[in-house]
Amino acid sequence: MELTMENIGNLHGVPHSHQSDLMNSPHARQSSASHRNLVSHGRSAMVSSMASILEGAGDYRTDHALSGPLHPAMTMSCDSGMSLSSTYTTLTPLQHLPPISTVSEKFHHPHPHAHHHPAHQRLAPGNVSGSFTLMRDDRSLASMGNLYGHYPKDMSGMGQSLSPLSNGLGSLHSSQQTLSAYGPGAHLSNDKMLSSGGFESHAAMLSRGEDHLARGLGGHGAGLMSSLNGIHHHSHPHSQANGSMLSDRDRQTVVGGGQGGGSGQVEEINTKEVAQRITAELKRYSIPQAIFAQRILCRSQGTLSDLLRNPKPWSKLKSGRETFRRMWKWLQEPEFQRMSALRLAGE
DNA sequence: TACAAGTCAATAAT
DNA sequence: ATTATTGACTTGTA
Repeated sequence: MELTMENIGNLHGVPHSHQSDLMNSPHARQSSASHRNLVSHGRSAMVSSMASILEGAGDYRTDHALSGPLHPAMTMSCDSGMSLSSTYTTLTPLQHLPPISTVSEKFHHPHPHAHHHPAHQRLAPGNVSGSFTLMRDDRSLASMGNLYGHYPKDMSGMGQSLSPLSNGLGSLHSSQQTLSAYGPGAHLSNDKMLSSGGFESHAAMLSRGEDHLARGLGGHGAGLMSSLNGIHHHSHPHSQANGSMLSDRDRQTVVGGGQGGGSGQVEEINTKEVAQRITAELKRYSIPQAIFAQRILCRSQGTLSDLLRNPKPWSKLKSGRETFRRMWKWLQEPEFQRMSALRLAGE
């Protein structure tokens, strides 16, 4: 399996992600310096809150070989392109959620292997396989639980869904509602964009291929995450001017055109919606912008802040679309994955 | 060359 | 401690 995934990953991922990255990263001084650090090892420093949590959840377990390998895979977002990596196989594993009892413990996986530094880039491919493993492992789940636990704040709304255990099951059902409820989001964006509400988006994604599994599981793979998102933020009023006014052609272009193929992000993203949702999720989990920006988006805090507050309409974006795609992608992932992405990166 | 788009990093503001 | 602003800089395009 890993092989397959890897291959896939390489194929698709490389192409676009690359290009986008290239465009961005290339700043002479700044980028080079900063980038490197992050990638290579700097992470530990920045992790700060999240890291602590993570660690707290589980200390290092040197022994487990298993866990080690897994994470790394997902980790590499920045340099290597990994757009598709995440997708999904992972879902499957999710399903089996173990027994709750396990949760209490704090085992977790260690990430601490020596591996990373040198190789970050190629990690990407491995992801998939890794993810699998992860999921299966009880510990991993447990750790997640801890994570959440740390952030009680918002839990109220989603409490149940969040918890590792429950989500597997519970989420499925609930998800639907959420969706529908959320659906409204749609009104904002209107039709085609994928925004929060967008199920369609999901469908699209699924269709692409990777996520059949998910579907099988729950009916809508989306459901899982939806629970999270769905919660409440819809606060916005009205103004979604941006979203609505996109030109039509853009979307198409994006989709098909891109790169040929591969992963296909054919999506049109409602940037405003994504920005709002990201903002809400970050708050919910108390994830600082700096962490999210660096780990998930490979951008600086200031950049993220600006994007969140002043999202430009998709039609007006050029290379900046990549950043929104990453955010969107993250939103699509199941919670544990999101968390792991955060923590991994920081590892 | 001039401009626009994106981003970073430093700094200000909460 | 985090988030918001902003000036400088790189790259792609007209």
